[in-house]
Amino acid sequence: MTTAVTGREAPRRRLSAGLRPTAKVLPEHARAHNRSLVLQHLFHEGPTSRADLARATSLTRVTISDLVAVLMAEGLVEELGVRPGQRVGKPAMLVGMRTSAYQVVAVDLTDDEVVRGAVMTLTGDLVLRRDLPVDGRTGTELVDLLTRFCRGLVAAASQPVIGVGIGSPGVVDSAGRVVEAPNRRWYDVPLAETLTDRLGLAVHVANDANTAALGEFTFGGASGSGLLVLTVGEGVGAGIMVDGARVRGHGDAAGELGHVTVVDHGDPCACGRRGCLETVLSVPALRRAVDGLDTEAADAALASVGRTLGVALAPVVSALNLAEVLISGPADLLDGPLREAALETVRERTMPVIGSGLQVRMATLDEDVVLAGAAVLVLSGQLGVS
Amino acid sequence: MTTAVTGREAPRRRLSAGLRPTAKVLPEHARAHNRSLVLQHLFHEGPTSRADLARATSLTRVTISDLVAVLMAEGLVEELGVRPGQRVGKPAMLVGMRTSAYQVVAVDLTDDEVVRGAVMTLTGDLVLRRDLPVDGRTGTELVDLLTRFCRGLVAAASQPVIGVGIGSPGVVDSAGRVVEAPNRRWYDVPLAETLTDRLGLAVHVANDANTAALGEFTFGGASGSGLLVLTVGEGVGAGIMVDGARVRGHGDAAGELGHVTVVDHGDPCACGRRGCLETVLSVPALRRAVDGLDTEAADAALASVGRTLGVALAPVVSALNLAEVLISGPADLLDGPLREAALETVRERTMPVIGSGLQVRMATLDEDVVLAGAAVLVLSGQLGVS
DNA sequence: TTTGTTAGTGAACTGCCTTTACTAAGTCGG
DNA sequence: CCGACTTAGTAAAGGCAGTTCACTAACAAA
Repeated sequence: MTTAVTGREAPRRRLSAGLRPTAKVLPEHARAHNRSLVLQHLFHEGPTSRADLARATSLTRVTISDLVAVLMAEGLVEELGVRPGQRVGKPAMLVGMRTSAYQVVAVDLTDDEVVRGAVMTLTGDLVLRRDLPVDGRTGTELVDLLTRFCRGLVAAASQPVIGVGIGSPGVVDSAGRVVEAPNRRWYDVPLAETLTDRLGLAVHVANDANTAALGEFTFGGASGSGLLVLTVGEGVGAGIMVDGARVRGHGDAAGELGHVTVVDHGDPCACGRRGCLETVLSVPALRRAVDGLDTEAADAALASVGRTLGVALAPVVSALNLAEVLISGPADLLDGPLREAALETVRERTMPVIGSGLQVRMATLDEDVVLAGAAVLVLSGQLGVS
Repeated sequence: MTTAVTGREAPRRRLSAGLRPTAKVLPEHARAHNRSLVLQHLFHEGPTSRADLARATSLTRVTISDLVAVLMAEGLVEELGVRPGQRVGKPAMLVGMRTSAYQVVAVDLTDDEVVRGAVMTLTGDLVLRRDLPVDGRTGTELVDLLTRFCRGLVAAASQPVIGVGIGSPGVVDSAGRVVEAPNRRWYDVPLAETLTDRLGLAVHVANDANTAALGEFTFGGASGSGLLVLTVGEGVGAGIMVDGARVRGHGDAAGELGHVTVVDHGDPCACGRRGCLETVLSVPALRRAVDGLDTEAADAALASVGRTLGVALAPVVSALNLAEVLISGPADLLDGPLREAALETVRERTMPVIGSGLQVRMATLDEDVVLAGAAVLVLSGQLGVS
């Protein structure tokens, strides 16, 4: 049964077309990583003693002391007094993030007509919120408007701002360049770079649905090992996190679920095709569908949309073995028969291993998801925390 | 338009349920990373001078010289004489991987009745191939059989073996534990650990479809930024790579596309439900579907299955913004009307941004995909090369 | 032959984490 | 009440990994 192989042309290395973007790692990068580890722990677990930090990160107490000293010098961390409670040994001094010492600016560009912004603390708590009508501005004008808006928010912050996070519709690459956002007339706009220059602050830009997923992951307690956030508004978008990382996709366009055909020979869609998910699941479409119906009929109509959604989600849930699907949008339309029918349909159409563990629930952060996610963009980019 | 927010309960940190598995990084890990960087370059680009390695990795020539010295001492790398051709300056000494100095053992457990194995060089070239009938063995007996089989392959290798890679059906976690593989009667079997102990060699185990994806990515020249490999045999499986990484999923069950419902009220499936993709796309199902038909009718039947596949793929392709879908299996059934109909259907049902760049082609490595991928498991696990 | 260019190495230095050894400050048990 | 134990935190020295700087080696071109 053994075959000696001679002369057979075996799989030959062929240069893989894509990028293999591995970069060198220096000791100082290790340092940055470990520093983030400490901040990450303090962020999620709250005040902790140096010794406990050492145990949690498996670094030594010496190293932790050193890192904490640096973080304290930067004003990011402070001592909070000894840990209460009686135990043996020297009492532990708690250290915690100075969450109120710095702030972040978050901006949500999802809405066509209003730019929504906020100043937030490092824990994602809102300090102030500000909206600005777009008045039809697009392209360069909109960038200028956005610049002024951000300047205003930075000025309004009561503490030093460590960065600006922006959730934008459209395709956004990893450098924060908006590859295309038709409604804004943005094509290849280096938004992050431009604003970073103009504001003199770190600016992070990502797709709005992706940003929402990040927000739910960090603040909504969602499972990062397999999470899809479906944003339902004027349109339908999705952001996906798998194995703890945002899914970007080949052309940074991952999450474009709104324009998948779900109804054969369905209604025409703004994109020029027919029967897209958006034609049945967007808020306007749903309002139209239930308009004038009594409760029972409306519920049936919503359940029908839910089943359609379930059919489209089933292959995705199955392929990615998702743990959770979160729906973000008006609860009166989404959080009832629609959501339940979607879950049921996905369960029916997938293996028990896949479907039984799945949750389909409403996003917990509601209208602030994108703002929260935008804040996480900054926390993650500047502090390595998420 | 500014709102001061007081007392509003803002998004509050909630411990994210999942794992946040970030581990500390030490300088020596940086070293290991940079070492892999060198091997990676030599693996993909072939013999290279130290100076060019320095430029490619952006490490200094000093560091590269040091790393190369270590790798040479380990016998992984060798000097290959000066680079031919006239140029100014001191002639460069080429160094290359000693690809024939070590070998790897690869095993493919996809088939229910035959264990397929091979000894391969570090570049994935086949040295010898060996098959062994399973004779109905399952559970512990199968593990024992597999142990003997691997021992035999290791003994048959003509060079020292750096590790064993195994592609297994079923759900396999990141530690190489087979969570469940019903046909093998394996439930929670720590396959990698057991074999590592018994063989005294590094053993890496992963799901077979995932392994196939890895093989295509490394040896097939597929785009790692968005790749789905569909393996069509007795059953249907899928392996996905996004943003350069394998997708594992919440319960390590990513890629379970075979049991997504694609035909309402369809034929009963072995899994107990109806209309699963496997009921129309598996090799037996396809053979049945075209049996006795003339060419034209057979083509029509295959195209119909292709359209069904396209409908199921469209949401996945769209959600992940995939660049390529590779189909692995019998070309006479798959590489014709079926494949073309699938591509066309996905294009019809997704946005141009998503569909126009998509390729749907046959896997280039054919029946050896899983073996090649198993080799990559070892290369990647032991040398950091993929 | 001289000049300039490129490849490779040796020495000194810096950054980062570790081990080891110490001090500080409490509880516990006789 | 006091020594034994336990835990928190720091100081000093050592090892490892990368860098810069300075050098030698080996060629082409002028």
